[in-house]
Amino acid sequence: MGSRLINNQFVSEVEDAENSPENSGDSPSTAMSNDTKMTFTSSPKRSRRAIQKRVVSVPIKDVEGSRLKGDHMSAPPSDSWAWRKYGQKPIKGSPYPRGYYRCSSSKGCPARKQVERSRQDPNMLLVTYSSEHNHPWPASRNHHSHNNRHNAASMRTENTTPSVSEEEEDQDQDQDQKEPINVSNESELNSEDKFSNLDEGSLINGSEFGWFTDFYPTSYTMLESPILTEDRDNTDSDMAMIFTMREEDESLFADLDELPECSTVFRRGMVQREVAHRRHSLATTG
DNA sequence: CGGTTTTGACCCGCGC
DNA sequence: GCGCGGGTCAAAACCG
Repeated sequence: MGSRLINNQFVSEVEDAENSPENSGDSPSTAMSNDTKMTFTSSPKRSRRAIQKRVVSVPIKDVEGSRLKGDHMSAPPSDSWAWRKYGQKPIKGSPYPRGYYRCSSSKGCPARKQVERSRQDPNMLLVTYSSEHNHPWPASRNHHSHNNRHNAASMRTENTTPSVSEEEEDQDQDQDQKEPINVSNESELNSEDKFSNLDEGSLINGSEFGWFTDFYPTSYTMLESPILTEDRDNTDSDMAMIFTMREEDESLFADLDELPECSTVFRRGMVQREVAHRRHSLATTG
């Protein structure tokens, strides 16, 4: 099992259907840094039907900065899908409640996510995605993502800086998923991210992020993050996730310029080299 | 007015 | 069988 850092984000795999953001708190393996940590759990107990889940931790600060209202509520990090909250429950062992969200981008969409505050790191928000969107990226989304902030009704969630942790299972289809992930800002990278857990971590392939890659329709080849390999002191600067994208994608990103946080990152450390120059050439040429 | 949030009730799986 | 914990439902409140 692995966890890898993607740009400031942690990706780890979890298996099985345990719902665990909270678990991570007291038991299994949790990892690392101050702001970005990943956790994963494997649950021996139930092996029945593993459900695919992805756990994303996002520094709550980001969220707060932008729109957190009460401290008790965790503003769900938005992935550019529209989510509607359908429940909230206190979680045993955690001082923070867990919010249940369901995709509202499409009517029958089974996609759900749970958002709760990390018990270990109140500054972190743990978002667990489960099920998959049964629809492509919502048409609405295109506008949403840009407008959503204006569209109070449909998208109140905010963009944040996620650490992504992926859980897998026997489910073989990832492809349905399109999870707009918001990679975002820098604020959270402290100078000491000790990602001791990231063993295999440095090479990230789009394939492992079905949801991610799907989200961004084409191919993202995430290359490695030096963070693991060398000085993470620079964290901020060396977060290097490099996407390889095509022009179509770029247009997508061009769009993203409007998306504050997303764009931030993409332009920031990671894409910088690869993409940046591409965009550049694109810009200059076309 | 339509869609979202809130919140208590309800349901269900699991362990004892 | 019972209690517990977690996930979902649904009605009312809320908001732009």
